[in-house]
Amino acid sequence: MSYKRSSLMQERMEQNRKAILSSARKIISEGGVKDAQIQTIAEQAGVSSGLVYRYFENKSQVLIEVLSEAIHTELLVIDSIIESDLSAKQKLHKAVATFVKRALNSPQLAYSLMFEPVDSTVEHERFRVKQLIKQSIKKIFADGNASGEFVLDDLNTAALCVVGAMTYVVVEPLDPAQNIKFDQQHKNYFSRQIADFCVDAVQKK
Amino acid sequence: MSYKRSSLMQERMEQNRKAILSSARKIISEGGVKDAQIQTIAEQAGVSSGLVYRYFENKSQVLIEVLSEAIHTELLVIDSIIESDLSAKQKLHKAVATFVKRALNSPQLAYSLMFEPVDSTVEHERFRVKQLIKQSIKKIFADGNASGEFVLDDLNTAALCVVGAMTYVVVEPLDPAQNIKFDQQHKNYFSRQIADFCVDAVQKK
Amino acid sequence: MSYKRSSLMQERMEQNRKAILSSARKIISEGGVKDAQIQTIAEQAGVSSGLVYRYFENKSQVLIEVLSEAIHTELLVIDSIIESDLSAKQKLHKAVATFVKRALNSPQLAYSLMFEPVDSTVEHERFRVKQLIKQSIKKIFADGNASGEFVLDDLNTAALCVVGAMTYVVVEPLDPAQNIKFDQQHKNYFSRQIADFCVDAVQKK
Amino acid sequence: MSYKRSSLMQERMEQNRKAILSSARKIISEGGVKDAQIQTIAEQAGVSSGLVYRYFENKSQVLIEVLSEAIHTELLVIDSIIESDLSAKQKLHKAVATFVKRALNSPQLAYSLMFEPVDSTVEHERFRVKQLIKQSIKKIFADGNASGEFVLDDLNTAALCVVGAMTYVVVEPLDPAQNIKFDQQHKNYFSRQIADFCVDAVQKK
DNA sequence: CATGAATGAGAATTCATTCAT
DNA sequence: TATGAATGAATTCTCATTCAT
Repeated sequence: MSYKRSSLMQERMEQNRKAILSSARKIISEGGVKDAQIQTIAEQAGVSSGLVYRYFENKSQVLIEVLSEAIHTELLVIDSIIESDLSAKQKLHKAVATFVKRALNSPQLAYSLMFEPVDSTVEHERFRVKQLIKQSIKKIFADGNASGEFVLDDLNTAALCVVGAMTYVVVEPLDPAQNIKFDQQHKNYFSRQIADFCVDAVQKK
Repeated sequence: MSYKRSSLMQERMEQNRKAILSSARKIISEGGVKDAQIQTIAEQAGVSSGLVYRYFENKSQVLIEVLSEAIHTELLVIDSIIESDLSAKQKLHKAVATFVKRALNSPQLAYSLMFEPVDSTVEHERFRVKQLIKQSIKKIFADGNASGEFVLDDLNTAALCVVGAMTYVVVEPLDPAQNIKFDQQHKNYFSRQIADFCVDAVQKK
Repeated sequence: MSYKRSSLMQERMEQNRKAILSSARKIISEGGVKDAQIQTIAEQAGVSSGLVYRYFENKSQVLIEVLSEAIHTELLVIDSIIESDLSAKQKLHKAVATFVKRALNSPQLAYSLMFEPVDSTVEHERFRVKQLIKQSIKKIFADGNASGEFVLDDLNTAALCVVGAMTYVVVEPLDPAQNIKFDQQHKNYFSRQIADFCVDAVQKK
Repeated sequence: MSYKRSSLMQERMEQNRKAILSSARKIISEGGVKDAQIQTIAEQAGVSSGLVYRYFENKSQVLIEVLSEAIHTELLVIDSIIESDLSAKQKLHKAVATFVKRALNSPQLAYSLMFEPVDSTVEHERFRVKQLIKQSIKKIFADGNASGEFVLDDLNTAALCVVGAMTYVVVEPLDPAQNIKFDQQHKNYFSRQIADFCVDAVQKK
């Protein structure tokens, strides 16, 4: 009857919204975007499929939010590394290693984040946030150049290579035929290797 | 007396087959696997949809052939570089630069080749050929280790990084909104940068 | 507060389900399983084709339900005769006569029930229920043997013959060109004849 | 060049025709009408699919000819029994037993002959030839009535029952789940049982 | 006459989105 | 606001039949 949204209701809406996103994220983590049907998402979120359309314009908007949110999380992690006291070289190493280690725990999501094709609306937004990761890496490079640790000419391309390497290495083991399970120790070793590779590629010799 | 498959007919069939594959390749190049419907492929090839099934078991087989063929072409290029007289370092540089330069001419196809999800039959075959590219890079590394140019511990991971870098750099500019067109000169510059990155990452310091 | 499946909606759903089954039954009765396409069934039921899949797993399930339901109805009729106070001979007579009389009112359905080929899922279920009819006849035979009315050696084969006779006689007049219409009187006469035949075949002489 | 069909050519045509029919019969025997595609028939007959349309108006005509021919063969067998010196009772017994025994050797064909639905053209013709079998049985009944062996009122209905029994018993074991294999001895026993049933049903008591 | 490549009308099924309740 | 039943466009694959060679 009341036209004002009671704070109770606002809270409930907030919960629904989160439940939907969280459900979508879970489904994508497990089976990729292809498994993320509105019906399935709603079911797992404990709401009706129709309700999804009250919180999101359409399916693409749900995906956009999930993907951006997830990349943003990674971004925060990387940025906190950038803010730290380490040397540029150490920052790069840690950023790459951390990204890889984290991604290995949810490779399907990582794949969907970076590569799985979606309609162009989603694609566009995703591109935007992927750029942010690249920017963070560039930031590290700029610092390193300034401190004399690196002598990089084309920061952008170098950053692209790093992002490419650190994402692909996670995605490649996704082959259904292999279905490799890394133990924690191997994840550590593996992520260090990638980080070494990236650092070697850019440091002053 | 015999009307069996005149060479004229054989030729026409060959043409049809090629037309179908070529049509599929074109469509994938432009809009990705998601746009490659049998109907569309057939139309653009100038044949009926039913005819596609005379040449290919099912849709997956069409895709498999397009994708593998394309990757194999790249493979041949890389392998011819490996067979050459260059030093390992030079080989790596040329292989990466060539791959990138070529891929920039058909980035959407490159994307589909490397990342776009497809049904598991296709996925499986694609994985196989993607591995071959990695193997070729590993081969260069092994040579370089032998000659003392490189001192690589984990050839496989390093190769993964290189493949990741060289494929991602092509895919990333794929922002549908930007639709960047590199001119030839920029392509050259760009691909050289990537190659430098990769060589620097692995060479002995 | 809860909008969950109001009883009104429940009722409507029940109606839809029935409408679909009833539409399918009607179509099969008129043209056999071969005419029962999802599209046609849905149209005649006044719903969309997609809705059919909300109520039934797939087309086979629709057919299974129609066919089993119809056979089960016959089964109930026969079984109620078996439960009655009649002598075995009278039971057999009545069971056969009743089956034939009823089937003559929907011969195409009877045909589809008994003979029209369907995919193996349907086939399997149908076989099961056809067996039940045979079992009911066998039951009568066992009773008759016990009471000394019959002296049957191989109950199963005899039951097969009875089922064969009583189903075939209905199916045979199905000549599409003739499209014979029996009047009620003739149906009575005809079904009595079949029943006589079956009783004569098995009773002690 | 010659407008007269050389006898050589006539012979070849005859051979092709026979090959097509024979191939169709084989396929139907093995998998039923549903497996009898023009392509498959032609292939197995060693001719092109197009050629089938030179000998037959359309697919239905091929089926019609196969089915009629097969039923006619059975008819000849039954008629030779009718022509023999046996008593009516013996004739009936032998006719039924023979039919069942023969059909058990090719149950899928028997099924297709008697029941598998086909388009209405085929249906119509098939009806016609199935009637002929019934007529033959009626003929035996007429003889038996004349000789006093039987006292049948409605020959037609009785014949229907016999045809129904003797066809159904063959068809029923076709259940793919059972896939019963009768040995020769069991076939003999089984067919005798059916024949006994039919004789008992009609003989004077 | 003989071939078999080519056609294209179907038919089953899926799923984002809408809307009456 | 919340529900979930209902819609229907879209897509793959099949197979009788035709027709250029």
